[in-house]
Amino acid sequence: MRLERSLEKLARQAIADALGVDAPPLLKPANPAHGDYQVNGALPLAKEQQRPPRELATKVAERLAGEPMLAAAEVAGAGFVNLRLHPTWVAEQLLAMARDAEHEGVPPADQLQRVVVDFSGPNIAKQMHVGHLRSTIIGDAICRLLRFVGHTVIGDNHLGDFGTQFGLLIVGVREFGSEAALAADAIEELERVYKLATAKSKDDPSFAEAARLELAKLQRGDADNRALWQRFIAATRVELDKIYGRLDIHFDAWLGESAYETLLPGVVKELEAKGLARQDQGALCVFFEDEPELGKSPFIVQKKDGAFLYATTDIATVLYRRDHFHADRAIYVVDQRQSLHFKQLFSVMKKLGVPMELSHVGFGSVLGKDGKPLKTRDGQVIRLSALLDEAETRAAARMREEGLSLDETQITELAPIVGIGAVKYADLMQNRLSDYHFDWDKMISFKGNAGPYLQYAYARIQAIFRKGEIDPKSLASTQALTLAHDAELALGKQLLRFADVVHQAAEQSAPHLLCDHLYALARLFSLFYEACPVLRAEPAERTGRLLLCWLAARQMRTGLGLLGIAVPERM
RNA sequence: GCGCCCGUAGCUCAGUUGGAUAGAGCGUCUGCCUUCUAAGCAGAGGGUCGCAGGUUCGAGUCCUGCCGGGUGCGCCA
Repeated sequence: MRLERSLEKLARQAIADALGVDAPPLLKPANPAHGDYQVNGALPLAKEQQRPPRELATKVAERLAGEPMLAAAEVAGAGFVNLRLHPTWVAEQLLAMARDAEHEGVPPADQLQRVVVDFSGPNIAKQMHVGHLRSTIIGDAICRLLRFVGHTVIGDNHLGDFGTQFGLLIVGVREFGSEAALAADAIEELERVYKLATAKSKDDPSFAEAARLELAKLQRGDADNRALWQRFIAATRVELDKIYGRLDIHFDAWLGESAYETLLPGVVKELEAKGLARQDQGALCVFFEDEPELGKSPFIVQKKDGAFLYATTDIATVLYRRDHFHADRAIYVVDQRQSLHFKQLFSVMKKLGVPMELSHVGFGSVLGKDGKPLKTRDGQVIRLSALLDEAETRAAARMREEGLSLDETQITELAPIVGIGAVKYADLMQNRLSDYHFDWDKMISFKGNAGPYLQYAYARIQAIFRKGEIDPKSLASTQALTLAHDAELALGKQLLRFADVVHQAAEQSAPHLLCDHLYALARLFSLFYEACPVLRAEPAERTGRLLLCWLAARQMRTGLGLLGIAVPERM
């Protein structure tokens, strides 16, 4: 049940009945000091109806009084109508939520779509590094959110597997490569070779030319080059699978740039045929004269030497997603700095008459404590595998330090859940557009608004069930619930907001909204935990409190699950 | 030069698309474990929302202009 929708409908009807107009109720969650929600719709009507705003608000409030959902509807301030949910109604909704094992009270979206989510996108023959962190984590969360509200999601890993670097790699391997090193640690070796090859190509034009020729051969399907390239891919894939396994991230498709290679000439032909692209300084370009916000720079789809670019591939990719996946929408989880590229791409697709909804879900950079892009001490890019190792090591160290009743076996089991959960939560908790200051000390301090705090809230609840020898599943059929204590009511109301928050987060590709909700839930649970004994409560109260515990735990597990974060049974 | 983004507490960030007295976390200070996990809870302190105008019942939020920072812009992806 989407609480805000129900209230909005109610308020709209009240305005229509009381004031005779169909006007937006302007419902907002209220400052808790004032109420649960507020209806502000009377304010803008005052001028129109030439009446004092408080008079109009009073009429609306009178209409709302006595609604079973509400305990109070009161006029305040300039003409706000403050609503307070009725505890009995809240309890009824919670009982219904308890019975909904599959969706936990979250209804599906109104319009179900087929959505391709393009995220992560690492390069072949290279290690994944911090630069891939945000796209990978945010993209995965978006997939999970969209799926949960009923969309059909195709998570697609658009690998960088066909760029100009492969010419260099091919000549490089032949010139500098060691078969033994390639067998032992392929990516290590390929990165070494790539560095040497780039350096050499800079001061040896014939080497650079050779690389260009090998790339051309590869793209024509030359058997030797193709085989070598396949090896690069296979070796990289092994490493990628390890990382994604640790992150618990899975893709529905692995369609790299190479998948679209054969489509590129057709794309260029179509652009020319429709008069969208023209030659300029030897290259084939699309211009956007009528769209000043796209700047004066062209979208280059073919170089003067005839080669295609990522712009060309991206156009082909959209067409493929339309034709092959029958996608209604594509979401690109890519660094915000590429926004111009996507604006241009989307404009081209519009000009081509492709009706798909295209969204660039951008995000800010990962910065170090110094405010500059995150690097190792000696200025190297940080590998994702090393970053995840460190997260686990630090989490384990912190757990030992804390002196909890955990033995080494348990700490070893918990370290990945807690460490990687902390990394993911830290990334997801802020508005994705702002730059993200990566700070181990903060992340692993485990205080306040951090992943482990939420996991801890969950583990505490599980401890109650263990201690009381209660099977949580038996609570789903609880018949009665009274929310007599303030802390119970506050917790109950928070639980009911879940559907609103999940839908908002999914619609806006904004996982941080869900983080906020879960943090507030954990806080309210802690409050309840302090104020309301559960196992020691009187039988009448005990059942209801157990139900609240169970609902809170389940929502925490599901909510964190939507963020790709696991929960521990104890910690 | 042109475009986009940002500027909110000492630090890191929210701010539900224009609603009431701008909120969290960290850090600082003060309390709370013989009671379901203290990785917790309660309380205190901390603000010219970069600056100046404008729009209106109402502006951190919208418009204009400055100041300061970031980022992108023809043959890489």
